[in-house]
Amino acid sequence: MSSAELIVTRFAPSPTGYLHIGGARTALFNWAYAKGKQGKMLLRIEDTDLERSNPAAVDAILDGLAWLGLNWDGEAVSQHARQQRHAAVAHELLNSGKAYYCYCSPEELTAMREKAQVEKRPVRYDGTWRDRDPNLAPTGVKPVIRFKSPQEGETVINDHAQGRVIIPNKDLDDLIVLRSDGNPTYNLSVVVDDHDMGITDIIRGVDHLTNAARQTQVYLAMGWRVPNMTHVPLIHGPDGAKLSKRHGALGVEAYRAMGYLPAALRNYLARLGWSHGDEEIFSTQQLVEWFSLDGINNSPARFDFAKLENLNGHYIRHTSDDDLLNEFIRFLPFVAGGTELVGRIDAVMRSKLLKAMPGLKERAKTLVELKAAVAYLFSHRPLTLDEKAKALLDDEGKAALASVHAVLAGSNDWTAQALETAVKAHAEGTGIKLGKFAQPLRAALTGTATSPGIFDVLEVLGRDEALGRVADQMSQL
RNA sequence: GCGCCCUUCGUCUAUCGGUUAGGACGACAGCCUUUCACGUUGUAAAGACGGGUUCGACUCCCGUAGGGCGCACCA
Repeated sequence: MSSAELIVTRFAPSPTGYLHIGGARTALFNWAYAKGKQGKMLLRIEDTDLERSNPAAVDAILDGLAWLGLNWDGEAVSQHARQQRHAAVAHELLNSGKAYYCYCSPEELTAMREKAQVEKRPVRYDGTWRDRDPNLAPTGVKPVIRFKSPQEGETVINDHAQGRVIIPNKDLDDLIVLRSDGNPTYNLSVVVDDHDMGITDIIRGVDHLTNAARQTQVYLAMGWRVPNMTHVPLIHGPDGAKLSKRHGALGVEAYRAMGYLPAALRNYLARLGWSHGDEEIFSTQQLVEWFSLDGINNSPARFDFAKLENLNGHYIRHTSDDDLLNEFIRFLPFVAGGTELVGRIDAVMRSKLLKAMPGLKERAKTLVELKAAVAYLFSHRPLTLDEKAKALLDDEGKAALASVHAVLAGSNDWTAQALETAVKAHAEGTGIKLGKFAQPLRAALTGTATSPGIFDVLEVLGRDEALGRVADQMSQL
Protein backbone atom coordinates (compact mmCIF):
# COMPACT_ATOMS: atom_id res chain seq x y z
CA MET A 1 0.00 0.00 0.00
CA SER A 2 2.41 2.59 -1.18
CA SER A 3 -0.14 4.99 -2.56
CA ALA A 4 -2.25 5.04 0.56
CA GLU A 5 -0.82 6.92 3.46
CA LEU A 6 -0.09 5.07 6.65
CA ILE A 7 -2.77 5.87 9.18
CA VAL A 8 -1.47 6.99 12.53
CA THR A 9 -3.90 7.55 15.37
CA ARG A 10 -3.25 8.29 18.98
CA PHE A 11 -4.86 7.96 22.33
CA ALA A 12 -3.90 10.83 24.60
CA PRO A 13 -5.32 10.53 28.10
CA SER A 14 -4.41 12.81 30.95
CA PRO A 15 -3.43 10.79 33.99
CA THR A 16 -6.20 11.38 36.45
CA GLY A 17 -6.03 8.14 38.38
CA TYR A 18 -7.78 5.67 36.17
CA LEU A 19 -8.72 4.96 32.60
CA HIS A 20 -12.08 6.66 32.22
CA ILE A 21 -14.73 4.50 30.61
CA GLY A 22 -15.28 7.19 27.98
CA GLY A 23 -11.55 7.31 27.39
CA ALA A 24 -11.59 3.56 27.00
CA ARG A 25 -14.08 3.88 24.19
CA THR A 26 -12.01 6.58 22.57
CA ALA A 27 -9.00 4.32 22.81
CA LEU A 28 -11.01 1.45 21.34
CA PHE A 29 -12.07 3.56 18.36
CA ASN A 30 -8.54 4.77 17.74
CA TRP A 31 -7.25 1.27 18.06
CA ALA A 32 -9.87 -0.32 15.83
CA TYR A 33 -9.44 2.35 13.19
CA ALA A 34 -5.67 2.04 13.11
CA LYS A 35 -5.81 -1.76 13.11
CA GLY A 36 -8.36 -1.86 10.34
CA LYS A 37 -6.19 0.36 8.16
CA GLN A 38 -3.00 -1.49 8.98
CA GLY A 39 -1.88 1.68 10.65
CA LYS A 40 -0.56 2.52 14.06
CA MET A 41 -2.02 3.77 17.27
CA LEU A 42 0.36 5.74 19.45
CA LEU A 43 -0.07 6.52 23.11
CA ARG A 44 0.70 9.86 24.63
CA ILE A 45 0.26 10.74 28.26
CA GLU A 46 -0.87 14.32 28.69
CA ASP A 47 1.02 14.94 31.87
CA THR A 48 1.75 18.60 31.32
CA ASP A 49 0.18 19.44 34.62
CA LEU A 50 2.63 17.80 36.97
CA GLU A 51 0.55 18.52 40.03
CA ARG A 52 -2.12 16.20 38.81
CA SER A 53 0.17 13.63 37.29
CA ASN A 54 1.98 10.87 39.07
CA PRO A 55 3.42 7.50 38.09
CA ALA A 56 0.60 5.62 39.76
CA ALA A 57 -1.96 7.44 37.63
CA VAL A 58 -0.03 6.61 34.50
CA ASP A 59 0.21 2.98 35.53
CA ALA A 60 -3.53 2.88 36.09
CA ILE A 61 -4.08 3.92 32.48
CA LEU A 62 -1.57 1.47 31.05
CA ASP A 63 -3.07 -1.25 33.21
CA GLY A 64 -6.57 -0.40 32.04
CA LEU A 65 -5.56 -0.49 28.39
CA ALA A 66 -3.73 -3.77 28.87
CA TRP A 67 -6.73 -5.32 30.58
CA LEU A 68 -8.98 -4.20 27.74
CA GLY A 69 -6.56 -5.74 25.30
CA LEU A 70 -5.74 -2.48 23.54
CA ASN A 71 -2.11 -2.28 22.62
CA TRP A 72 -0.28 0.71 21.23
CA ASP A 73 2.69 1.03 18.96
CA GLY A 74 6.04 2.12 20.28
CA GLU A 75 6.77 3.70 23.60
CA ALA A 76 4.21 5.84 25.41
CA VAL A 77 5.15 9.47 24.90
CA SER A 78 5.27 11.79 27.86
CA GLN A 79 4.00 15.20 26.92
CA HIS A 80 5.78 16.75 29.83
CA ALA A 81 9.12 15.50 28.57
CA ARG A 82 8.64 17.49 25.39
CA GLN A 83 8.18 20.90 26.97
CA GLN A 84 11.39 22.29 25.49
CA ARG A 85 10.16 21.58 22.00
CA HIS A 86 6.75 23.11 22.73
CA ALA A 87 8.40 26.24 24.09
CA ALA A 88 10.60 26.42 21.01
CA VAL A 89 7.54 26.37 18.79
CA ALA A 90 5.98 29.11 20.90
CA HIS A 91 9.04 31.26 20.25
CA GLU A 92 8.96 30.39 16.60
CA LEU A 93 5.43 31.72 16.51
CA LEU A 94 6.60 34.80 18.36
CA ASN A 95 9.48 35.45 15.99
CA SER A 96 7.33 35.12 12.94
CA GLY A 97 4.83 37.60 14.30
CA LYS A 98 2.14 34.95 14.85
CA ALA A 99 2.27 35.43 18.59
CA TYR A 100 3.10 38.20 21.04
CA TYR A 101 4.03 38.88 24.62
CA CYS A 102 1.19 39.74 26.93
CA TYR A 103 1.95 41.41 30.24
CA CYS A 104 -1.48 41.23 31.78
CA SER A 105 -1.45 39.91 35.32
CA PRO A 106 -3.82 37.14 36.38
CA GLU A 107 -5.67 39.74 38.42
CA GLU A 108 -6.19 41.95 35.41
CA LEU A 109 -7.48 39.00 33.45
CA THR A 110 -9.90 38.05 36.17
CA ALA A 111 -11.15 41.62 36.30
CA MET A 112 -11.50 41.61 32.53
CA ARG A 113 -13.56 38.45 32.71
CA GLU A 114 -15.79 39.66 35.51
CA LYS A 115 -16.44 42.93 33.76
CA ALA A 116 -17.43 41.11 30.61
CA GLN A 117 -19.76 38.91 32.60
CA VAL A 118 -21.45 41.85 34.26
CA GLU A 119 -21.86 43.58 30.92
CA LYS A 120 -23.13 40.31 29.48
CA ARG A 121 -20.45 40.28 26.86
CA PRO A 122 -18.60 37.13 25.81
CA VAL A 123 -15.74 36.47 28.19
CA ARG A 124 -12.63 36.71 26.10
CA TYR A 125 -9.18 38.23 26.25
CA ASP A 126 -9.56 41.74 24.89
CA GLY A 127 -6.27 41.79 23.00
CA THR A 128 -4.69 44.51 25.12
CA TRP A 129 -1.14 43.59 24.19
CA ARG A 130 -1.87 42.29 20.74
CA ASP A 131 -0.79 45.46 19.00
CA ARG A 132 0.67 47.43 21.84
CA ASP A 133 4.25 48.57 21.66
CA PRO A 134 6.35 46.06 23.63
CA ASN A 135 8.38 49.04 24.91
CA LEU A 136 5.42 49.89 27.07
CA ALA A 137 5.88 46.64 28.93
CA PRO A 138 5.89 47.04 32.68
CA THR A 139 9.17 46.14 34.31
CA GLY A 140 9.39 43.10 36.53
CA VAL A 141 6.43 41.37 34.93
CA LYS A 142 7.07 38.05 33.28
CA PRO A 143 4.95 37.92 30.16
CA VAL A 144 3.07 35.03 28.65
CA ILE A 145 3.11 34.35 24.94
CA ARG A 146 -0.27 34.58 23.31
CA PHE A 147 -1.18 33.23 19.94
CA LYS A 148 -2.34 35.88 17.52
CA SER A 149 -5.64 34.35 16.55
CA PRO A 150 -7.28 35.61 13.37
CA GLN A 151 -10.02 38.09 14.20
CA GLU A 152 -11.94 37.97 10.97
CA GLY A 153 -13.49 35.10 9.09
CA GLU A 154 -14.11 31.67 10.46
CA THR A 155 -12.31 28.48 11.26
CA VAL A 156 -13.64 25.33 9.68
CA ILE A 157 -13.33 21.88 11.12
CA ASN A 158 -14.09 19.12 8.67
CA ASP A 159 -15.09 16.60 11.22
CA HIS A 160 -15.83 13.03 10.23
CA ALA A 161 -18.52 12.60 12.85
CA GLN A 162 -19.81 16.14 13.35
CA GLY A 163 -19.69 17.23 9.76
CA ARG A 164 -18.46 20.64 8.69
CA VAL A 165 -18.28 22.71 11.85
CA ILE A 166 -17.77 26.41 11.44
CA ILE A 167 -16.63 28.59 14.31
CA PRO A 168 -16.55 32.39 13.88
CA ASN A 169 -13.02 33.59 14.57
CA LYS A 170 -14.30 36.51 16.58
CA ASP A 171 -15.37 34.03 19.22
CA LEU A 172 -11.90 32.63 19.63
CA ASP A 173 -9.58 34.82 21.64
CA ASP A 174 -5.80 34.91 21.73
CA LEU A 175 -4.92 31.84 23.70
CA ILE A 176 -1.86 31.61 25.86
CA VAL A 177 0.63 29.20 24.36
CA LEU A 178 3.46 29.74 26.82
CA ARG A 179 2.91 30.57 30.46
CA SER A 180 4.88 33.18 32.32
CA ASP A 181 6.91 30.42 33.93
CA GLY A 182 7.96 29.28 30.47
CA ASN A 183 5.80 26.19 30.37
CA PRO A 184 3.63 25.49 27.35
CA THR A 185 -0.14 25.13 27.58
CA TYR A 186 -2.26 22.24 26.42
CA ASN A 187 -3.47 23.54 23.08
CA LEU A 188 0.07 24.24 21.93
CA SER A 189 1.52 21.00 23.24
CA VAL A 190 -1.17 18.91 21.60
CA VAL A 191 -0.60 20.46 18.20
CA VAL A 192 3.16 20.15 18.38
CA ASP A 193 3.02 16.59 19.61
CA ASP A 194 0.41 15.46 17.12
CA HIS A 195 2.44 17.02 14.35
CA ASP A 196 5.76 15.65 15.50
CA MET A 197 4.31 12.20 16.07
CA GLY A 198 2.95 12.15 12.56
CA ILE A 199 -0.66 11.75 13.63
CA THR A 200 -2.91 11.56 10.58
CA ASP A 201 -6.20 11.02 12.38
CA ILE A 202 -7.38 12.46 15.65
CA ILE A 203 -10.30 10.67 17.24
CA ARG A 204 -11.38 12.10 20.57
CA GLY A 205 -14.41 13.29 22.54
CA VAL A 206 -16.55 16.23 21.39
CA ASP A 207 -15.50 18.07 24.49
CA HIS A 208 -12.46 18.96 22.40
CA LEU A 209 -14.40 20.41 19.50
CA THR A 210 -13.66 24.05 20.31
CA ASN A 211 -10.08 23.13 21.04
CA ALA A 212 -10.02 21.67 17.55
CA ALA A 213 -10.74 25.11 16.16
CA ARG A 214 -7.95 26.78 18.14
CA GLN A 215 -5.60 23.97 17.30
CA THR A 216 -6.47 24.27 13.63
CA GLN A 217 -5.40 27.89 13.75
CA VAL A 218 -2.08 26.92 15.25
CA TYR A 219 -1.53 24.26 12.59
CA LEU A 220 -2.25 26.83 9.93
CA ALA A 221 0.05 29.40 11.52
CA MET A 222 2.86 26.86 11.58
CA GLY A 223 2.15 25.79 8.05
CA TRP A 224 1.50 22.25 9.18
CA ARG A 225 -1.08 19.93 7.75
CA VAL A 226 -4.21 19.65 9.84
CA PRO A 227 -4.94 16.01 10.71
CA ASN A 228 -8.31 14.43 10.00
CA MET A 229 -10.53 15.06 12.96
CA THR A 230 -13.32 12.96 14.39
CA HIS A 231 -15.05 14.10 17.52
CA VAL A 232 -17.15 11.39 19.06
CA PRO A 233 -20.16 12.18 21.26
CA LEU A 234 -19.77 11.72 24.98
CA ILE A 235 -21.15 8.94 27.10
CA HIS A 236 -23.86 9.98 29.50
CA GLY A 237 -25.15 8.35 32.64
CA PRO A 238 -28.52 6.56 32.74
CA ASP A 239 -30.18 9.85 33.67
CA GLY A 240 -28.89 11.65 30.60
CA ALA A 241 -26.37 13.79 32.44
CA LYS A 242 -22.71 13.59 31.69
CA LEU A 243 -21.15 10.50 33.20
CA SER A 244 -19.73 11.45 36.57
CA LYS A 245 -18.78 10.00 39.91
CA ARG A 246 -22.38 10.22 40.94
CA HIS A 247 -23.16 7.44 38.47
CA GLY A 248 -20.68 5.09 40.05
CA ALA A 249 -18.15 3.32 37.88
CA LEU A 250 -15.99 5.73 35.94
CA GLY A 251 -12.74 3.84 35.57
CA VAL A 252 -12.41 0.60 33.67
CA GLU A 253 -10.87 -1.05 36.71
CA ALA A 254 -14.28 -0.71 38.35
CA TYR A 255 -15.79 -2.71 35.50
CA ARG A 256 -13.14 -5.33 35.93
CA ALA A 257 -14.04 -5.58 39.62
CA MET A 258 -17.71 -5.89 38.73
CA GLY A 259 -16.86 -9.01 36.80
CA TYR A 260 -17.17 -7.87 33.22
CA LEU A 261 -15.09 -9.56 30.57
CA PRO A 262 -12.82 -7.35 28.48
CA ALA A 263 -14.30 -8.78 25.29
CA ALA A 264 -17.82 -7.98 26.46
CA LEU A 265 -16.89 -4.46 27.46
CA ARG A 266 -15.21 -3.89 24.11
CA ASN A 267 -18.31 -5.08 22.30
CA TYR A 268 -20.58 -2.95 24.45
CA LEU A 269 -18.45 0.15 24.16
CA ALA A 270 -18.17 -0.26 20.41
CA ARG A 271 -21.96 -0.14 20.09
CA LEU A 272 -22.18 3.06 22.07
CA GLY A 273 -22.01 5.79 19.48
CA TRP A 274 -21.02 3.54 16.63
CA SER A 275 -22.93 0.97 14.65
CA HIS A 276 -22.65 -1.34 11.71
CA GLY A 277 -26.23 -1.92 10.61
CA ASP A 278 -28.07 -4.14 13.03
CA GLU A 279 -24.98 -5.96 14.27
CA GLU A 280 -25.08 -6.29 18.02
CA ILE A 281 -22.72 -9.05 19.01
CA PHE A 282 -19.46 -9.25 17.15
CA SER A 283 -15.89 -10.19 17.83
CA THR A 284 -13.11 -7.71 18.15
CA GLN A 285 -11.79 -9.02 14.86
CA GLN A 286 -15.08 -8.12 13.22
CA LEU A 287 -15.03 -4.72 14.85
CA VAL A 288 -11.63 -4.06 13.33
CA GLU A 289 -12.88 -5.11 9.92
CA TRP A 290 -16.07 -3.12 10.11
CA PHE A 291 -14.97 -0.03 11.94
CA SER A 292 -15.29 3.15 9.97
CA LEU A 293 -15.48 6.77 10.90
CA ASP A 294 -18.84 7.32 9.25
CA GLY A 295 -20.41 4.66 11.42
CA ILE A 296 -19.98 7.04 14.34
CA ASN A 297 -23.12 8.89 15.44
CA ASN A 298 -23.16 12.39 16.68
CA SER A 299 -25.56 12.27 19.56
CA PRO A 300 -24.61 11.31 23.09
CA ALA A 301 -25.43 7.81 24.32
CA ARG A 302 -26.55 6.74 27.75
CA PHE A 303 -24.71 4.00 29.51
CA ASP A 304 -26.99 1.01 30.09
CA PHE A 305 -25.79 -1.52 32.62
CA ALA A 306 -28.61 -3.94 31.82
CA LYS A 307 -27.40 -4.28 28.27
CA LEU A 308 -23.77 -4.58 29.28
CA GLU A 309 -24.77 -7.33 31.69
CA ASN A 310 -26.69 -9.17 29.01
CA LEU A 311 -23.73 -8.98 26.67
CA ASN A 312 -21.39 -10.08 29.40
CA GLY A 313 -23.58 -13.11 30.09
CA HIS A 314 -23.42 -13.96 26.42
CA TYR A 315 -19.64 -13.74 26.42
CA ILE A 316 -19.38 -15.82 29.56
CA ARG A 317 -21.55 -18.53 28.04
CA HIS A 318 -19.59 -18.55 24.82
CA THR A 319 -16.14 -18.58 26.32
CA SER A 320 -14.54 -22.02 26.52
CA ASP A 321 -14.44 -23.54 30.00
CA ASP A 322 -10.70 -23.35 30.07
CA ASP A 323 -10.46 -19.72 28.98
CA LEU A 324 -13.25 -18.74 31.29
CA LEU A 325 -11.55 -20.36 34.24
CA ASN A 326 -8.40 -18.44 33.43
CA GLU A 327 -10.33 -15.19 33.15
CA PHE A 328 -11.97 -16.00 36.44
CA ILE A 329 -8.67 -16.58 38.17
CA ARG A 330 -7.28 -13.41 36.64
CA PHE A 331 -10.33 -11.56 37.98
CA LEU A 332 -10.32 -12.89 41.54
CA PRO A 333 -7.54 -10.69 42.98
CA PHE A 334 -9.62 -7.63 42.23
CA VAL A 335 -12.53 -8.62 44.39
CA ALA A 336 -12.89 -9.08 48.14
CA GLY A 337 -11.75 -12.49 49.32
CA GLY A 338 -10.63 -13.38 45.84
CA THR A 339 -6.94 -13.70 46.52
CA GLU A 340 -7.59 -16.25 49.24
CA LEU A 341 -9.68 -18.24 46.79
CA VAL A 342 -6.92 -18.20 44.21
CA GLY A 343 -4.66 -19.75 46.83
CA ARG A 344 -7.07 -22.61 47.24
CA ILE A 345 -7.20 -23.51 43.58
CA ASP A 346 -4.91 -26.50 43.32
CA ALA A 347 -4.96 -29.14 40.60
CA VAL A 348 -7.88 -30.96 42.20
CA MET A 349 -9.96 -27.82 42.63
CA ARG A 350 -9.06 -26.76 39.14
CA SER A 351 -10.46 -29.91 37.64
CA LYS A 352 -13.59 -29.62 39.75
CA LEU A 353 -14.09 -26.05 38.56
CA LEU A 354 -13.56 -27.08 34.99
CA LYS A 355 -16.02 -29.91 35.33
CA ALA A 356 -18.61 -27.64 36.92
CA MET A 357 -18.05 -24.80 34.45
CA PRO A 358 -20.59 -25.81 31.78
CA GLY A 359 -23.39 -25.70 34.35
CA LEU A 360 -22.02 -22.62 36.05
CA LYS A 361 -21.47 -20.39 33.07
CA GLU A 362 -25.04 -20.80 31.81
CA ARG A 363 -26.13 -18.98 34.91
CA ALA A 364 -23.62 -16.21 35.50
CA LYS A 365 -23.90 -12.81 33.96
CA THR A 366 -20.75 -11.54 35.63
CA LEU A 367 -17.67 -13.08 37.16
CA VAL A 368 -18.93 -11.83 40.50
CA GLU A 369 -21.97 -14.05 40.06
CA LEU A 370 -19.70 -16.86 38.97
CA LYS A 371 -17.74 -16.45 42.15
CA ALA A 372 -20.91 -16.78 44.19
CA ALA A 373 -22.06 -19.77 42.17
CA VAL A 374 -18.78 -21.54 42.65
CA ALA A 375 -18.75 -21.10 46.40
CA TYR A 376 -20.25 -24.51 47.14
CA LEU A 377 -17.18 -26.19 45.72
CA PHE A 378 -15.02 -24.42 48.26
CA SER A 379 -17.31 -25.06 51.23
CA HIS A 380 -16.30 -27.36 54.05
CA ARG A 381 -18.60 -29.79 55.82
CA PRO A 382 -20.83 -29.25 57.53
CA LEU A 383 -22.20 -26.54 55.27
CA THR A 384 -23.77 -23.36 56.50
CA LEU A 385 -27.18 -23.04 54.93
CA ASP A 386 -28.80 -19.84 53.79
CA GLU A 387 -32.40 -19.06 54.70
CA LYS A 388 -33.99 -20.52 51.63
CA ALA A 389 -31.98 -23.70 51.95
CA LYS A 390 -33.02 -24.05 55.57
CA ALA A 391 -36.64 -23.67 54.58
CA LEU A 392 -36.27 -26.50 52.13
CA LEU A 393 -34.96 -28.78 54.80
CA ASP A 394 -38.06 -29.04 56.91
CA ASP A 395 -39.21 -32.41 58.18
CA GLU A 396 -40.54 -33.38 54.80
CA GLY A 397 -37.30 -32.28 53.15
CA LYS A 398 -35.16 -34.21 55.56
CA ALA A 399 -37.25 -37.30 55.06
CA ALA A 400 -36.79 -36.93 51.32
CA LEU A 401 -33.06 -36.63 51.87
CA ALA A 402 -32.92 -39.82 53.85
CA SER A 403 -34.67 -41.78 51.16
CA VAL A 404 -32.66 -40.31 48.32
CA HIS A 405 -29.44 -40.86 50.24
CA ALA A 406 -30.09 -44.55 50.18
CA VAL A 407 -30.68 -44.48 46.46
CA LEU A 408 -27.48 -42.52 45.82
CA ALA A 409 -25.42 -44.70 48.12
CA GLY A 410 -26.68 -47.72 46.25
CA SER A 411 -25.56 -46.44 42.88
CA ASN A 412 -22.35 -47.92 41.65
CA ASP A 413 -21.99 -45.50 38.76
CA TRP A 414 -21.31 -41.97 40.07
CA THR A 415 -22.09 -39.99 36.96
CA ALA A 416 -24.72 -37.34 36.49
CA GLN A 417 -26.53 -39.47 33.98
CA ALA A 418 -26.66 -42.63 36.05
CA LEU A 419 -27.62 -40.76 39.19
CA GLU A 420 -30.40 -38.96 37.38
CA THR A 421 -31.79 -42.23 36.08
CA ALA A 422 -31.68 -43.73 39.55
CA VAL A 423 -33.30 -40.81 41.33
CA LYS A 424 -35.97 -40.39 38.68
CA ALA A 425 -36.84 -44.06 38.96
CA HIS A 426 -37.06 -43.63 42.70
CA ALA A 427 -39.36 -40.65 42.32
CA GLU A 428 -41.60 -42.51 39.96
CA GLY A 429 -41.63 -45.53 42.20
CA THR A 430 -42.72 -43.53 45.19
CA GLY A 431 -45.11 -41.34 43.19
CA ILE A 432 -43.44 -38.22 44.50
CA LYS A 433 -42.42 -35.43 42.14
CA LEU A 434 -38.76 -35.17 41.32
CA GLY A 435 -38.63 -31.65 42.68
CA LYS A 436 -39.44 -32.92 46.15
CA PHE A 437 -36.13 -34.70 46.11
CA ALA A 438 -34.09 -32.32 44.01
CA GLN A 439 -34.64 -29.22 46.09
CA PRO A 440 -33.72 -30.66 49.49
CA LEU A 441 -30.77 -32.28 47.79
CA ARG A 442 -29.68 -28.94 46.40
CA ALA A 443 -29.97 -27.36 49.80
CA ALA A 444 -27.88 -30.06 51.41
CA LEU A 445 -25.25 -30.13 48.70
CA THR A 446 -24.80 -26.41 48.07
CA GLY A 447 -26.34 -24.67 51.06
CA THR A 448 -28.47 -22.64 48.69
CA ALA A 449 -31.75 -22.94 46.86
CA THR A 450 -30.32 -22.35 43.42
CA SER A 451 -27.50 -24.10 41.62
CA PRO A 452 -26.66 -25.84 38.38
CA GLY A 453 -28.42 -29.09 37.59
CA ILE A 454 -28.41 -31.14 40.74
CA PHE A 455 -27.05 -34.29 39.14
CA ASP A 456 -24.11 -32.38 37.76
CA VAL A 457 -23.48 -31.01 41.23
CA LEU A 458 -23.53 -34.53 42.57
CA GLU A 459 -20.99 -35.70 40.04
CA VAL A 460 -18.65 -32.74 40.46
CA LEU A 461 -18.68 -33.03 44.24
CA GLY A 462 -17.80 -36.70 44.08
CA ARG A 463 -19.37 -39.60 45.86
CA ASP A 464 -17.87 -39.24 49.32
CA GLU A 465 -18.26 -35.50 49.65
CA ALA A 466 -21.78 -35.55 48.26
CA LEU A 467 -23.03 -38.38 50.41
CA GLY A 468 -21.36 -36.76 53.40
CA ARG A 469 -23.12 -33.46 52.80
CA VAL A 470 -26.47 -35.18 52.45
CA ALA A 471 -25.88 -37.18 55.61
CA ASP A 472 -24.93 -34.02 57.51
CA GLN A 473 -28.36 -32.57 56.92
CA MET A 474 -30.24 -35.81 57.55
CA SER A 475 -28.75 -36.27 60.94
CA GLN A 476 -29.34 -32.77 62.23
CA LEU A 477 -32.70 -33.06 63.97
C1' G B 1 -24.28 35.45 28.45
C1' C B 2 -21.57 33.93 23.77
C1' G B 3 -20.24 29.93 20.32
C1' C B 4 -20.79 25.01 18.58
C1' C B 5 -23.38 20.37 18.59
C1' C B 6 -27.51 16.99 19.40
C1' U B 7 -33.07 15.19 19.38
C1' U B 8 -36.40 7.63 16.12
C1' C B 9 -39.63 2.64 21.23
C1' G B 10 -37.64 3.29 28.63
C1' U B 11 -32.20 2.41 26.62
C1' C B 12 -28.53 1.41 22.39
C1' U B 13 -29.57 1.85 17.37
C1' A B 14 -31.14 0.76 11.61
C1' U B 15 -33.24 3.93 7.90
C1' C B 16 -29.18 7.70 4.02
C1' G B 17 -37.22 11.28 0.11
C1' G B 18 -41.53 6.52 -1.17
C1' U B 19 -40.78 0.84 4.60
C1' U B 20 -46.83 -2.32 7.84
C1' A B 21 -40.38 2.66 10.69
C1' G B 22 -36.40 -2.89 11.40
C1' G B 23 -33.03 -5.08 15.23
C1' A B 24 -31.01 -5.52 20.27
C1' C B 25 -31.40 -4.81 25.75
C1' G B 26 -35.13 -4.12 29.23
C1' A B 27 -40.55 -4.98 30.37
C1' C B 28 -44.85 -8.18 30.05
C1' A B 29 -47.15 -13.07 28.72
C1' G B 30 -46.62 -18.28 27.19
C1' C B 31 -43.58 -22.70 26.41
C1' C B 32 -39.38 -25.65 28.38
C1' U B 33 -38.05 -27.22 33.50
C1' U B 34 -35.45 -30.43 39.73
C1' U B 35 -34.08 -24.52 41.46
C1' C B 36 -31.92 -20.48 39.02
C1' A B 37 -30.57 -19.49 34.46
C1' C B 38 -30.29 -20.65 29.28
C1' G B 39 -33.32 -21.44 25.14
C1' U B 40 -37.81 -20.46 22.61
C1' U B 41 -42.71 -18.10 21.02
C1' G B 42 -45.46 -13.83 21.30
C1' U B 43 -47.15 -8.72 23.03
C1' A B 44 -46.73 -3.62 24.21
C1' A B 45 -43.37 0.33 22.95
C1' A B 46 -40.63 5.63 18.85
C1' G B 47 -39.69 9.89 14.53
C1' A B 48 -39.70 16.58 20.58
C1' C B 49 -43.00 20.64 18.61
C1' G B 50 -44.35 24.22 14.63
C1' G B 51 -43.66 25.87 9.90
C1' G B 52 -41.86 25.25 5.02
C1' U B 53 -39.56 22.54 0.28
C1' U B 54 -41.58 18.31 -2.48
C1' C B 55 -46.20 14.41 -6.08
C1' G B 56 -44.24 12.38 -1.39
C1' A B 57 -40.85 13.62 4.43
C1' C B 58 -38.09 10.38 10.29
C1' U B 59 -34.89 11.74 6.26
C1' C B 60 -33.74 18.47 3.27
C1' C B 61 -34.45 23.95 5.13
C1' C B 62 -36.11 27.53 9.01
C1' G B 63 -37.92 28.42 13.83
C1' U B 64 -39.24 26.83 18.93
C1' A B 65 -38.44 23.73 23.03
C1' G B 66 -35.35 20.44 25.54
C1' G B 67 -30.43 18.43 26.21
C1' G B 68 -25.00 18.41 25.71
C1' C B 69 -20.07 20.49 25.10
C1' G B 70 -16.81 24.62 25.20
C1' C B 71 -15.56 29.67 26.73
C1' A B 72 -8.47 29.15 32.54
C1' C B 73 -1.18 31.13 32.94
C1' C B 74 -6.56 22.78 33.49
C1' A B 75 -5.95 19.00 30.32
